[in-house]
Amino acid sequence: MIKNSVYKGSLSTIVMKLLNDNGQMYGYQITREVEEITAGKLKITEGALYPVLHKLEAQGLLNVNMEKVNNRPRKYYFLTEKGKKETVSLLSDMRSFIQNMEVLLNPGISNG
Amino acid sequence: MIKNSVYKGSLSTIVMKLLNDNGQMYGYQITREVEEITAGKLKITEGALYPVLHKLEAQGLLNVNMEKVNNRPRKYYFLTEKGKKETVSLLSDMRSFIQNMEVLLNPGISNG
DNA sequence: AAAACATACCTAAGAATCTTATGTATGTTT
DNA sequence: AAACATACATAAGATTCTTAGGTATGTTTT
Repeated sequence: MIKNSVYKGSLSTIVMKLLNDNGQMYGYQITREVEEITAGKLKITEGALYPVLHKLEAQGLLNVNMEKVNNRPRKYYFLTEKGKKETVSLLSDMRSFIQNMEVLLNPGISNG
Repeated sequence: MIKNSVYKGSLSTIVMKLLNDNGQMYGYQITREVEEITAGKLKITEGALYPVLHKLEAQGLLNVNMEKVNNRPRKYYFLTEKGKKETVSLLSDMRSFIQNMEVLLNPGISNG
């Protein structure tokens, strides 16, 4: 994902947050959505995304809803109850990380 | 580094920013400093830090100044000119990443 | 003075995450 | 017909981190 990797490890969080907001999405849609939301600055590669989706499903955080649109299969993913709880936790972790980075990047400034 | 890893890939940036602000630091000091600045929330492990310091040195981004204090050796690291330029770039990338994450985490809110 | 803790360096195996490259298949546009 | 877009997928390799050690000296506690 993302050209210039300062940021490994945030892909699962991004995916789950999107599913949390949109109900259900399919893989290709996620790649388009992230690119659109960030004005092309973040690019998720499919080679990173699909394995993550499979992993999250294996962990019981996502479920799949298979559909056929225009004679092509689509796999809609959505959060399980366990996945919703995990999303809350991951978002909390991400906000903590960002706050910590703000403190490190802006020392001496009241970060609050 | 950091217990709860949403965030791989930011260790080099953190290290170089600290060296940029403090002139020179030694490894153990960096682990203490990060823990102090973030009130114990970010913990850099030595198993992660030392290989990074060696890698940055090999890339010509850091130089070393060996000293002996209390009969123990200390390796003070400091940024080269190349390292200073790279730090500017890494900090820019990190700020972009944080901004992009803000947009993703807070959709529909004017992030500016 | 022995034990425990802190300082200060280091490496190596393995796990986790991503990049790059590639593959399949269908539909749409040039 | 060729190129592009949609939609899925995997696999080799690179990078980054965790975990678990190891060495050595100085300081504090028992």
